[in-house]
Amino acid sequence: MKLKPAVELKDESHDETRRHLLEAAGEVFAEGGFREATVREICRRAGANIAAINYHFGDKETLYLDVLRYAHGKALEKYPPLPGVTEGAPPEKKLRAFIHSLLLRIFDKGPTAWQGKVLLREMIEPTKALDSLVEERMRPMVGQLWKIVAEILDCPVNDERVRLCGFSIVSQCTFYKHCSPVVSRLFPDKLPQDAAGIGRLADHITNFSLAAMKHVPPVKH
Amino acid sequence: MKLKPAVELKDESHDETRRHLLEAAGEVFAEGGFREATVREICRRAGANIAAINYHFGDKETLYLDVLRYAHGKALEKYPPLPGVTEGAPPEKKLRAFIHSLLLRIFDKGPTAWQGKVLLREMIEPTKALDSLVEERMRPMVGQLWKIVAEILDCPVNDERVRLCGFSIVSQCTFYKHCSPVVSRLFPDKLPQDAAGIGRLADHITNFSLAAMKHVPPVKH
DNA sequence: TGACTTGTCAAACACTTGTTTGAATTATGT
DNA sequence: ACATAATTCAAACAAGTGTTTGACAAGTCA
Repeated sequence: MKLKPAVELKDESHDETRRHLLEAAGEVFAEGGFREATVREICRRAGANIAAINYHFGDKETLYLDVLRYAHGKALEKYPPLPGVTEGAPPEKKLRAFIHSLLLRIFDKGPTAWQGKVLLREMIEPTKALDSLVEERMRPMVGQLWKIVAEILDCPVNDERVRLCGFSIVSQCTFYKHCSPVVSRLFPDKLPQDAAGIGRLADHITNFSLAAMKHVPPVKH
Repeated sequence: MKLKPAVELKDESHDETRRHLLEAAGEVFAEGGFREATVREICRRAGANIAAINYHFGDKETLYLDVLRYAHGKALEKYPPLPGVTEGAPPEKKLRAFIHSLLLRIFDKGPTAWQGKVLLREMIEPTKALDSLVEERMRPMVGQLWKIVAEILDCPVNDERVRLCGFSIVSQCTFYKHCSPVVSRLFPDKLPQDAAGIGRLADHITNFSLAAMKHVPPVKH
């Protein structure tokens, strides 16, 4: 008998239970968070035995960390940071593409939508998994945005205005995700429902931010 | 023996246990959410017996609802929506005051800071308590902001641009609360630390938003 | 074939949870 | 002072939790 599985599996395709557990755990963790999620519910949805989690992952906490890494990889392959924009394009076009891509990620429905919820939970209860997530996934993305903003502001990327304006741009996108319960209660039918609505929202945020950056006075220290 | 206390207490000051429970429960709920919070921990911090919650509130869920109402009242009395701004002041001044007040609420430290965390948890796990919170506390506040924005845009308050720009403004403020784990990891020393930093951030958001609203093109439907 | 590993299963274990109980204590009103 | 209500307390309860166990089946390689 063995308590921990081999660190590397010879044939990944044969290990379906593990993948089922990751997918099911992602859903359950997204719905209720780490504490509220029960191994019994996860195993039930995965069609696995109660002991499957302890066998494949050791314990519930290790499963959660693996779920975050799994979601990280899945999200990256589904949403490339800057899709289909040439290097020499004008920064305004790049900004529009960046914002639109970010909004699409936020309003993504379907089987992988739980990834966003798990990430949102990390905002109020950060675990050690957030550290690598920030470094590997978010820092490169804000780096791209910084370059675009610096180009528009016509100043070096390490200027404080770049950071402030960058946050102002990202915040307008994430708002609709982080505050959707409030937004939907304030205006039940005003959350973008389809691709067209997302496009209009991307247009507003782009226009709003471009107008701001081209007329905002320099900050004083 | 009696299971439920009188609906109205003759002398509120004599009932300290109830208040201690509300304060302690607020902290514990803020730290771990509803599920993770245990009545034993709440009672321990309140210096009360295990059975105190069931005696004073009936059950754990009723206690949570009462905690939210309690926090709601406390926050309103500590942070009036538009402090010290005369009715006839220019809309730019009102906007600056509104943003600064919102930021002060967000970055509030001290014994009442747990209120914001509980509210943030409602964003990802809305309970029935959020409904009344949105209606009683948030809708009036956004109403004030709408009027200011409409004045700046010089258009009726029910214009779609008012709603979009209003969200753009609020989002920039709430961002630093909702994404503080990410922001602090990306730039460890860039979160505003003191009143001066909050003031500078309020200046940026105000300038950014004013510049945007005065130069943003009208949206097309 | 036969020892050996890998994976699954139902059952049980040890522990924590929210809640209830009934007695003990304190406050209140006449 | 007395009787009654209000409140607190330690102990126990029933239900649910993550985890462990040991048996069992299926594959692997000598």
